[in-house]
Amino acid sequence: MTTHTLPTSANANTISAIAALIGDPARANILSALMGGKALTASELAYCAFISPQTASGHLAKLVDGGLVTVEKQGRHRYHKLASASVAEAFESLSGLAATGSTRHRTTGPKDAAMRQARTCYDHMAGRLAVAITDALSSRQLIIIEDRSGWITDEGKSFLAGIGLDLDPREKSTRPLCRTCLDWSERRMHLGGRLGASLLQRSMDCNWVRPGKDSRTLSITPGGEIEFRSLFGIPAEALGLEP
Amino acid sequence: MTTHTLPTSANANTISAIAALIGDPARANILSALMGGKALTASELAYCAFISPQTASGHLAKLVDGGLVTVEKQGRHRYHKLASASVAEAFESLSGLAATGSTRHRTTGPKDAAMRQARTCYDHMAGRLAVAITDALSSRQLIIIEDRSGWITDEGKSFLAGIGLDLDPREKSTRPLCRTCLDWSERRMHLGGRLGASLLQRSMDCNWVRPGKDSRTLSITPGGEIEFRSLFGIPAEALGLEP
DNA sequence: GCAATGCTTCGGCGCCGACCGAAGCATCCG
DNA sequence: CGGATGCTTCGGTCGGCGCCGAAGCATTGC
Repeated sequence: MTTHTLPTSANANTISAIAALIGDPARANILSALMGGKALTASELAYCAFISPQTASGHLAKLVDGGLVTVEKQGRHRYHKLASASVAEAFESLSGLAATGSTRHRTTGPKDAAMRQARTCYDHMAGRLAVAITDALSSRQLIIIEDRSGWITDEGKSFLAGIGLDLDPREKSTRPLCRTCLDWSERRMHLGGRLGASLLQRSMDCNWVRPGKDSRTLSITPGGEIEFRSLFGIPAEALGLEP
Repeated sequence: MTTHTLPTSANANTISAIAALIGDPARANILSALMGGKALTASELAYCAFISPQTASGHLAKLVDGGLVTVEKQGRHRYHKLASASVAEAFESLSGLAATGSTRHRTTGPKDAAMRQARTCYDHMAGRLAVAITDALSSRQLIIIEDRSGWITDEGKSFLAGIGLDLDPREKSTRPLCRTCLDWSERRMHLGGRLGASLLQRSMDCNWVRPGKDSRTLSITPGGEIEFRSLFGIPAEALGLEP
């Protein structure tokens, strides 16, 4: 790679290199698909991004080279996933800018509506549902939200254990238990961290939500509607139901 | 602008548009200069980014159009600044990726060293000094850092008032008082929010730090060394002094 | 008024990079 | 061992964008 080095700050250069990676529509689509948290193959990503496999291959090579994506070989498949949670965070913060920054592109489309309702954010939930869950837990004092972080009260711990969440503290604790993440569509906080991750896990295990077609949206199942209402007290409109 | 619209998610498209704005080295340099928090003219930014004024003008038009930068006309000068704190946040999170992501570009240069020592992060301090201040306040229980946010204890309030910080709660309180921000160079938390902003303000007013030439670095004055050591108990090595 | 300064617009050059067709490896299957 | 599948590499085309010189507006100052 012969990036002709301008006499510029080393950092601004690498920042622009990273941003340029995200700055291509095809690669942004790939990353958006990977924001679903799952590891996907090159062909699946090509399909998501509406490009040919060989073009996707080139893009993926660049993303891997740039450290945004990691790849794992398994037989004749190569599974790609986001390199780290901080990549997901940076992508989300750009989403936030995209939502507020330009008033010219108004959000449209049914796909977008589904995304706003519920989606995955790397390994936890985001969208109206996630914000409603956060609000519900917070208003019942099961968790305390303090600006950007939060913690789980004793009542919260037993409540969460009661609905089957595994928050075993012996898990590698480099990651904070309860963290919040700014939701770009709702402009509100939703739960991240280990709590958010295991909440999504449990919701998938219990079939309360199901992954949508574009690998980032989530659809709420009929069973999920019942459980979210009874367990958390989520109002109907936050579940996308007409009143 | 004839961005030929692919049949892609509206969001991924706008995200890539924003990222592409940051993805040009010249524009990244401009944004980096604006991360200093000051409003700068087009010529100054052209100088910072090592480009001609007319090229800078084109870049600035794009940044303004994309909502990352706002411009204010004053006589024959046009002052540009970052559009919001969330733009600064997104830029910082990309900096974080750049610092960890690619192991190929190693950081070098005296300018980079100065940046790591102390710099502005939109409206507050970052770098080794900022992290040391945060640590010092935290270890003396003047502030409590909880994951990503924090609060000021009663002792902290009187201490901060004692060194002349104005944290009047009547100020428009849309902004959190005490927030932390991940430092890309130190990989540690430093103080942001209103506390961070007024700490920087006070440090500038008292001439403890002075803005460097490239508008984002800060240099610690001799008087600053004394005050940081005596007031906060910052160790010498965190001030960039040889032991 | 005229020159000087700050900035933008226009025109044209040059280059990088995204794209796909075709071919080349690697792996799995029967 | 062929043949099929998943993925990558190569080659060539082409559109877009960054860049600067020169000219065009605005504002200030003499």
